Amino acid sequence: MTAQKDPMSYRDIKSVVLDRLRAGIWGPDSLLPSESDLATEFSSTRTTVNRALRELAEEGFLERKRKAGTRVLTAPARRAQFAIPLVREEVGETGADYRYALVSRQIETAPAWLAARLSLPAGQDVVALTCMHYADNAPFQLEQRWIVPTAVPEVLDEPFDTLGPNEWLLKRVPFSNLEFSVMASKADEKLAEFLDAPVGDPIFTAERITWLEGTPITLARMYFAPGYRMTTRL
Amino acid sequence: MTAQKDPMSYRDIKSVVLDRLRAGIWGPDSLLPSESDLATEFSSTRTTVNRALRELAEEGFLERKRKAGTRVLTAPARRAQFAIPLVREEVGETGADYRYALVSRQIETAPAWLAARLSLPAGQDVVALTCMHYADNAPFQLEQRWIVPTAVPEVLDEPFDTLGPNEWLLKRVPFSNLEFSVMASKADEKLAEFLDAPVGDPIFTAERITWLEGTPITLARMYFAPGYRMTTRL
DNA sequence: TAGTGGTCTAGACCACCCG
DNA sequence: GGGTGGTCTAGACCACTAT
Repeated sequence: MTAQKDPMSYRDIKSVVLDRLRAGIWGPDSLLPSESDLATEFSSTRTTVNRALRELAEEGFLERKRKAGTRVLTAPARRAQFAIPLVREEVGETGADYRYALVSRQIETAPAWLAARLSLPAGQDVVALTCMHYADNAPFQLEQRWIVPTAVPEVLDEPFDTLGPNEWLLKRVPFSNLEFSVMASKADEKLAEFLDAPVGDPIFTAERITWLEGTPITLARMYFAPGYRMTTRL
Repeated sequence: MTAQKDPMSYRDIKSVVLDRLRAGIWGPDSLLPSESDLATEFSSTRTTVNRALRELAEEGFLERKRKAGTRVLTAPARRAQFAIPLVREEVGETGADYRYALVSRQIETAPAWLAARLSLPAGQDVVALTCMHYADNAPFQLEQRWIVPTAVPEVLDEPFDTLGPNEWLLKRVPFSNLEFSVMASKADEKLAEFLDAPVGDPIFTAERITWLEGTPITLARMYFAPGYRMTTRL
């Protein structure tokens, strides 16, 4: 019935397998045929079947173990994937005009919480920035950022008056490791003023810590204007 | 200098390429050698190089086009990947005891915003649930959920008094499409009471809409207790 | 139109790990 | 011990698209 004569691509195989999962032909926790068997059924090769199953496993549907075989996950371990775009691009995609503004820039001793968070030595100086990002001149995001000058010495000479720190840093340390978190925080007076929101309003917040080869570079907190949400479809 | 004699695995190649990106040997916006050339340099085959570069592109470092070649992205389009776990597992991983409780269950006409959101016909009945998830008996998450009975008729007979709707649904429609959003919302009196938070506190909120083959199944809003954050490392 | 990546084949060796 | 997936090879054809 479901036999296929012509060779199938790994995409075809993925979609057939997904269909069978949805239809319950291969129910939760059951074992799929081996790659070789599937290759035969699909008039394909093991390499092709392997790619299909590997991707389905990466996407959270299957679990694969040598010798044990390929098993259907009972609770598909779905993953939400969100892009971490540049603010400029994020604003640009909505068709709005992007504008950047520096609010403040100073050199200060790293506050204790920051030093602890980034494993900085006590008394370490950092460059502290506050910036605003606007979409069509409406507040879009307030950015608070601390940069460690021992990691990026040029930061001491950079005024950040026309280029945001994120884009500036990307030019110097484009391929870093990072930790990215999202949370909800509360608008204090400063946030309320800059984001044009009532004091006490919930503010969607992202925090990003960047390292290069184990050396902490920067911590950024991004506070979004009311109504912002991060969405993904899968 | 950097010549390799023994054949390298696709992992080795990935890490060498990443090193060169970090070192700026292949700077932003520059063109990498073709797959065949790299295969020669690495004493490997094009298939293996292809897998390495393909994965690096998926991870957001490179951009690949036929004929145009492989280009280094100026601003690496990093992606944050968050797991969407079952509450039970999320709580369990912290070592805490998980407990589920049904707060309310009723059948009601879909409110207008929900009907619009899920493209339901006017006057459609839905099952409306409110549930609590506890970690070591402390509030962890309040879940508000609406299920469309025309899509899952058995829902009308399910009391949901011992098993949460998410796990219940997973057994029936495990392989669905979904839209997942996160945002910040504000604790009203009900939320404050159940999550043991002050009224007006910012509440990290996730919303999940599920379809099966284009048919809307359910919408869920998950309100997390204060202090919750979603984190990922890359 | 020529060069690049996208994909498939047919075969091989190996690491892992269940029974 | 033996079967499974993980990976690599060497070669091929094709689709796309920059020039």
